[in-house]
Amino acid sequence: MALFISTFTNKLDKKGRVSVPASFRSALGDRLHLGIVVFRAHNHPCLEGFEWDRMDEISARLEHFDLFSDEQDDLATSVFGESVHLHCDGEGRVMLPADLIEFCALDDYATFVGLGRKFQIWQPGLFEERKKAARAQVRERRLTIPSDKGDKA
Amino acid sequence: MALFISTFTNKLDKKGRVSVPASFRSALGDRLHLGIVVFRAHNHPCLEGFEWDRMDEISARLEHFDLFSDEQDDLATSVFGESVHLHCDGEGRVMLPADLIEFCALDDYATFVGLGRKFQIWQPGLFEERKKAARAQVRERRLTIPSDKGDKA
DNA sequence: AGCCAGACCATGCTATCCCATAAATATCCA
DNA sequence: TGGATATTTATGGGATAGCATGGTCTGGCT
Repeated sequence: MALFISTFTNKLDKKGRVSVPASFRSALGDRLHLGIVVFRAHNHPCLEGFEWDRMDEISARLEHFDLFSDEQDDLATSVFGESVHLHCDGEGRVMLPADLIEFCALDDYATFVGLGRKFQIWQPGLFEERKKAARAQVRERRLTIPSDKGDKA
Repeated sequence: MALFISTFTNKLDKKGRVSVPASFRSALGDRLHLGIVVFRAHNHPCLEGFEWDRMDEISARLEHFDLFSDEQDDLATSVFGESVHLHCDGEGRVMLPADLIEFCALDDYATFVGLGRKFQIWQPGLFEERKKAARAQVRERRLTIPSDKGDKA
């Protein structure tokens, strides 16, 4: 298993610690010790989370823009510049920095949302709305899972 | 055999466990140990179930969207965020989370309905009505199964 | 000294493992 | 063919390990 799946809501203690869902930790496998990367989402009041290895890939994707282009600069700045590298403690928790907690308006609980190869962290109430909105979008715009036709190998 | 067919009604014990029908388990073959994925159906008060492999497939297809695109986020939230990964114990049972049990109004029994490559889990009484409705639809609208002509390999 | 992050220890809950039983089905042998 | 014996399946329950959570302690940094 290598995907982040399901949603889990865990407690955020006074020190700013939350348990990373056990299934997320096992999805990371032996790469768990490398830690995870989180940063502010661009389109939502939530955090985006990736496994550490994935940053290489994101970096590579940025190369598709011209060097010194505004797009690359903007994306790189808001992704890499704002990223935080978090490590799990012995009990499988990470400590969320105060400014990130504030950004997504977390209070007592944090909801981890598995999105396949990435995950998000939401304030539970806000995520409920987000879930409805996402569902509505899928229905209204008739979004479907693309076939594998255009796949490169 | 690789398809889920027939319907089976098994007991849901107080711990929330239910036996996966033996024929479903053998349909999974050696992929049984990977577990199954279930999520709330969109059009019915029931759960939809797939073998785990389908998730890898969906994940790969989602990679065709840009990272952080609305399309990818909406789809991933609706599909991955709402999915639950279950695995069988030594006796061939799975544990259904309480919120899913509530969603499809299960009480003492759960009905597994084979639908080919997927299956559904219903509250027995509700499924009886659903069965009548489906039959009526097929008859009234003279629904038929399309040929394979237009298939892409 | 004072603060904070990280390491370490403790606890309650529950999911999971394992064993036992019973019914249904299959197998075998006379 | 009939009947007795395995095997599989569904189910129940107790024991255990894992997980989420809270707290304390310590060392480093300011």
